[in-house]
Amino acid sequence: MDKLTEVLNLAKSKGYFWPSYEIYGGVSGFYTLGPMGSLVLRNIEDLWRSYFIRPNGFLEIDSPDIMPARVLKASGHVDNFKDPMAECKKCGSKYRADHLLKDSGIQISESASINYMSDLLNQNQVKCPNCGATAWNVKQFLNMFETNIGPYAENRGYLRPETAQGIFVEFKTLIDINRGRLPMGVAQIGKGYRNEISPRQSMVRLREFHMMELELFMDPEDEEAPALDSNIKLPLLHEKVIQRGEPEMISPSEAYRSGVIKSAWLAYFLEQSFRFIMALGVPESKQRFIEKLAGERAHYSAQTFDHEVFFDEMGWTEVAGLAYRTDYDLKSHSKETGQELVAIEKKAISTRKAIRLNEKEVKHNHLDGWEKILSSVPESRADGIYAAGIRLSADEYKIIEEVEKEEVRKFVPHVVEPSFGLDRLLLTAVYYAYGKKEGRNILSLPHALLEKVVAVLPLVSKEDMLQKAIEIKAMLEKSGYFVIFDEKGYIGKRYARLDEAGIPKAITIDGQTLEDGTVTVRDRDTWSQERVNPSDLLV
RNA sequence: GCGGUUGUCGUCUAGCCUGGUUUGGACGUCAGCUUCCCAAGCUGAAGGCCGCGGGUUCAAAUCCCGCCAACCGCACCA
Repeated sequence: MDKLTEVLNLAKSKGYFWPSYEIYGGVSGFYTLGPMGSLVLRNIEDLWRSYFIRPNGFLEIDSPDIMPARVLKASGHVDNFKDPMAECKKCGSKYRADHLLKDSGIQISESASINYMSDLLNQNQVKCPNCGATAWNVKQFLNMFETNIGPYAENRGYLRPETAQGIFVEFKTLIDINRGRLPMGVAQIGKGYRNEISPRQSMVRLREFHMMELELFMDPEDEEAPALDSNIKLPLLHEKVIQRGEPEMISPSEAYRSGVIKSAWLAYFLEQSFRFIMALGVPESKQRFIEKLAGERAHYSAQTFDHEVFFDEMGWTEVAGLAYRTDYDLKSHSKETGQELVAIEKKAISTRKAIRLNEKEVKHNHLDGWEKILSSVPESRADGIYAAGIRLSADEYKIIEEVEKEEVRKFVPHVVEPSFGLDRLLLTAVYYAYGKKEGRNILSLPHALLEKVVAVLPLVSKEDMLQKAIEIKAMLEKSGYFVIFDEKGYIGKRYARLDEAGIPKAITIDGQTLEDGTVTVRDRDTWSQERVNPSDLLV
């Protein structure tokens, strides 16, 4: 049995994840997360926040899964997220219509219509590879799940293929909330839906999946990205070295400086992504970034790197896509709605001196005439400042620099997007945590993914020990711990079971606990034990 | 979707080719005994109408067909 199969078996038996609808025979492309899986998933989300949201004061939102057709029409998904399928009228075989034409030596443009392709296939008597017939029916296979919004069929909706569009459509409000400041990062963690033709490889290609996306809006003329690391080396299989197949080890700052990465923010996110995946337990040597070449990029992208992790059984597997989306999305939605989706930059190009009265002082000094003074325009004379013909004392005014003329620059921000497949990350973390020690399975998940998860075990099932254990369990739960309580069977077996489930610490209540109150804490990875006071557990 | 391989308790599997009474085992699970620190020992139990549906046959886990699912290739992966 290969490692991946073992991991998938373990994931199911220990409550991490398994294929959905099994009692109905299963439906491919759907997975259910069990108690451990959903717990770890939440921790992965939090870890991600600590790398991508919190350090930069970004915003996080939660927008609907169902989108009206117009939104996805504007974003280009309705037109791009589908394939022309040619169905043989005789035997029913289905093929990509454009591929059939190309294979027959007929050139067509990217934008060829369905009817046009249908005509071409039939007029040129293109043969069905399966049965040789020449009658075709061309249809679109849309990779989005379709639904209706409300009772009218014409109110078409789609399940979102990415969370990003939910951010773009709210840009106007979001930039307002952010008081116009750029760069602005907006993140969303939620589900995406894609009606894959053939989901594969367990949790790698799903039809319904969790994703974490961040849209970073910035001024392309002045990105204001965080300082890039010049020490860390990223394995970058970029355009120039992709032929040779070996990644170049290059620091983010150097990659940006030399133009290998086209945006400073993109370089920054590659760097963060690298660290984040490492924190999930994947060593540097099992990671790489591969640049998507022009032909294989998404319709919106000017530059894309896939962040890949190596699996023995599946090879290099994409866990994140980092894309420079330029202003494509905002422009598209702007065009469709007529709304102006821009940022405004104001710059003073000239200033002048102006006199500002100190209202408080004036009132205080001129109990009678202050109203006149305040309503007049102050003027500068050779011997001082006058208002309403009265010479003002120094504390009654100040000279300031006032904007005389300012330049207002409206522009559509550019977007850099790191986008992570959460389910894949969960699989990755479990896969890399899986190992054996003395014939036992151990799931050495990073502690960050099991925050405040602990087991409490009475060493033997005696009434007083049990009572004490229940007390300690209650104390931990009060402090927000998720406690696994197991009082049955031989202690070694319980430890083994916990190791396999990935539980980092086990607290054992033994005879000595009843005497002096101390308990032992056993570590999942070292199997070493430490005797501590229960109150020390809470740090 | 195409081609190939596969589908038997939670898991791994025996049985299928060469149809024939209640599908056997191991691990795991559960219960009891035992047990003061690492899958220990003893006793017992539950759990499968053999992926689903149809057909052939006196008789189907076993042969045939369809469907579903998984795995591997191909295509697809915005």
